[in-house]
Amino acid sequence: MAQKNKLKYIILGLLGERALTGYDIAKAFTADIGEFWSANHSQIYPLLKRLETAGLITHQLQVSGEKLEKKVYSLTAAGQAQLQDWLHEPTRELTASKDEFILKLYFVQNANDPLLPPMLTEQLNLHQAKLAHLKQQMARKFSDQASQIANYGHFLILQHAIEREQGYADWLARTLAQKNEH
Amino acid sequence: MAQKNKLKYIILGLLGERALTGYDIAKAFTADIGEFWSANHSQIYPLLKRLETAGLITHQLQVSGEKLEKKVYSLTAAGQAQLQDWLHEPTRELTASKDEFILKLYFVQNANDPLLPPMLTEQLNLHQAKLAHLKQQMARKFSDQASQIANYGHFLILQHAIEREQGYADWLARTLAQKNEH
DNA sequence: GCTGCCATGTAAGACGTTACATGATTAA
DNA sequence: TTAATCATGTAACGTCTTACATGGCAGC
Repeated sequence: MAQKNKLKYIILGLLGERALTGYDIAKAFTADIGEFWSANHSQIYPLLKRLETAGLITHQLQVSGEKLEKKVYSLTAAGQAQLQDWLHEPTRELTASKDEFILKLYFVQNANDPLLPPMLTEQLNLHQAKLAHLKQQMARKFSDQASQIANYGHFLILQHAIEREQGYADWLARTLAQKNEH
Repeated sequence: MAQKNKLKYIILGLLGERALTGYDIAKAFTADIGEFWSANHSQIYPLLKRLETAGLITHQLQVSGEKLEKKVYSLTAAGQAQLQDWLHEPTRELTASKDEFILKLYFVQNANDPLLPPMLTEQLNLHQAKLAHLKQQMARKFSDQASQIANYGHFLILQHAIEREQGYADWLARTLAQKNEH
């Protein structure tokens, strides 16, 4: 089952906040939620149909402009219930975070391999760029305490992502610095 | 293509260190490498066959005891070359680390939801347990500087995993503590 | 003798990515 | 008018998990 249909719950969770189109849901994965899960629209649209057949969500047609039809999905009572069940379930598995760079590092046997400095530098740049982006988001969305409380989950997720990236970048920088000592 | 066959390179990388059976490779994912990738034997055995057909690896039969045949795989020159190619390639994608717990948190709207403290506590326990295990590994394998240099990739991976878990646990503890202030 | 680990495989099905396909709306 | 974005879908294919299946070896 590969991952036991977590996407289903993400969709239910998003619809629990407000009614959304499939397109909106797909977009959510390019924002905050994308830090901790990913999904493409080609996975989302079929699943929305299945969830509707299962009675967990419904949709209303909404017309934009002349002809463009949107399907605006919302939770049914059954969907609401399954969402709550999921939230109340214990979460016991710590999924192994797949990280290709770390794997490469693992296979660079020699601590003095000339490949190491450019590899570390490249990753450092990537993580610093991401960190900067996340901090910007944080400043833009959660500058005041009121908004932090109003969107608590949002806020926590961003905070955690920032700390993770900061830690990653620090580790890379430290490892690089140690190489340069010699 | 889901993940563009990273497992192939992990196998090449492991065989680059020394000859291994499929069983050994599967076991590697329960050790250090499991922190950053996962794979089951049912994925590994067929891939080994495909890699051999492709000329990247070969195997020698080794008999244990009376009849038990092992296939001990090792890299060919072509496999060695592809491994090096992979290591030299830039690594540009920062894979979204899928984390079910964080997702749940995201959907707990209310900062005062009574669900939060037990959820946070449960995760804290999980991450602290993992952290303890990782530290133990570190102490056991890399107590002296010589072994750190001799197995540099190994060492870095463990160090990074420890820092990641420490950061995660700290964040959870901090978030919990803030809840208890009120 | 039995338990746990070593060792290798296949099959079914779910999950995920990339590409193919189409068309409307909005703002510069 | 044209580019970017909104909006929805399907097809093909690759990856990953779970379960099925089998048998040997080592130590207690």
